[in-house]
Amino acid sequence: MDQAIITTPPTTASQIYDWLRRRVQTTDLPPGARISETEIAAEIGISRQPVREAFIRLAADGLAEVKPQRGTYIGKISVGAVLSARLIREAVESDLTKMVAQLRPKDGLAAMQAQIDLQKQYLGPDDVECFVESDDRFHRQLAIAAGHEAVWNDLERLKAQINRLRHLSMRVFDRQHTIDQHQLILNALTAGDSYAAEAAMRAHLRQILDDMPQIRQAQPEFFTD
Amino acid sequence: MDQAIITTPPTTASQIYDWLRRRVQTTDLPPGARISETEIAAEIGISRQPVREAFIRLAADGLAEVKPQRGTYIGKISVGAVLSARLIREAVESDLTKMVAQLRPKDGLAAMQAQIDLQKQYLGPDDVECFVESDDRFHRQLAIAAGHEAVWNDLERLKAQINRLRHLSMRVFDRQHTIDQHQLILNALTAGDSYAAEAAMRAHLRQILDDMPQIRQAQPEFFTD
DNA sequence: TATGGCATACTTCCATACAAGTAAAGATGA
DNA sequence: TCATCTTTACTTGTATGGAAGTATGCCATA
Repeated sequence: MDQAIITTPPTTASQIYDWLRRRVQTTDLPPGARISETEIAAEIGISRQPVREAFIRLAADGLAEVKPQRGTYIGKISVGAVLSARLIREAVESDLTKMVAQLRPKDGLAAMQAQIDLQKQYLGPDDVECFVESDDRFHRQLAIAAGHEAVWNDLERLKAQINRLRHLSMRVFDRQHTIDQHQLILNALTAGDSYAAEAAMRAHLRQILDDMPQIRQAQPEFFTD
Repeated sequence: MDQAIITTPPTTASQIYDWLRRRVQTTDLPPGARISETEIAAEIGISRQPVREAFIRLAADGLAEVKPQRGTYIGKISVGAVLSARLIREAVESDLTKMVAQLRPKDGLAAMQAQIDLQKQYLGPDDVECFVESDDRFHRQLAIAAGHEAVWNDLERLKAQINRLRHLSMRVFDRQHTIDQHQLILNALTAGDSYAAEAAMRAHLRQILDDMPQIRQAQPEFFTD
């Protein structure tokens, strides 16, 4: 995939960024939490500078907010941002779905089924992380099957907001329901039923509209309008 | 719009970032150009640090590439990135178009017409910047009319890649053609013809597929695959 | 002439010191 | 007791020096 033969070792700042980003996505660093350049730097035994640059990149992703001279905070889950990211995702993935329903690439559909089968093994309470990752791969395979994997990479940037919410909801809601929706989509795709596949995809991606209010009610301090 | 009453003065780094970003978007800093922390810092009489942080933010936007110990370069226009951003935009805006065709908000449609009228005054060779801005406002008004202005803000991040290309093409191609397409979309919206409006929007957003190869042929050094 | 090794001049990266601003605790006064 | 001012500890922002790595040109050598 990546044609780069020589790989420069990642900088310290990049490693800090990756580490922090993972912790934010999994809500290990909860929304609204305060983080400090000095504190983290001391914790891992480096200077403030690389940590600071990681903060800047997190802020660029909309995952943190740097308030000059006041502090840096993990961004709360913005309901508005989730809604617009969701709308974008629905529009794009329904277009991709229609493409795949017409192409019906054998390998692509098989890869999607493989992810569904995998998801059935990740229903336990400790499998949230694995389930979410397979869920992502299912949707990535859709983009690949449509011949536009790059589109999924762009979507992932927007999905940053959604990911934390989904991570919270997957702990609570029935993952089997998600699997059923995936299967419904794939069945329609396999049958080449473009209309049904699009409808199933849109319904699937609207699920979060039902889930979000409940998650918010349970942990209102994680959210903002 | 913005509820923030107290406004902290922007940091030096932020100002450098805004300045550089504008220069990149207008191709004043051409794709592939080399930029240097030391050079820019000396040029405006500050230290390297704020410049460096501006570079990091540009890189996060996909507008620059920082190669450790080697140099920083303005990102070339990635054909793949443009294509996937375009596909996303088409999917989203065609959904928005369908929404507006059903809602037919009087004020929103009037605001869109106002932008079209404005665009007719920006056909001169020095009006590229004004035309592009009005073009953006036309599409933003569509999102507003659909009740999802936030969606347009998200799209603008992805559009960063497209903007430079459009800036190049608007100098060359007939802007009247763009205006005609806008009017075609708006007429269908006003008539409440959802199907025609969506088709017109998709056709409009596919225009770049025709333009890009010609721009690339004229200036191949600005592009990469 | 061509080639390999080396010095040199760059680049960004990281560490450190200080500056500027914020916020909260505590002292002081009524 | 309450309000107000001051101090103090904290935050991020900026400047600067040096470290690590890269690219380039020079020069010796075959």
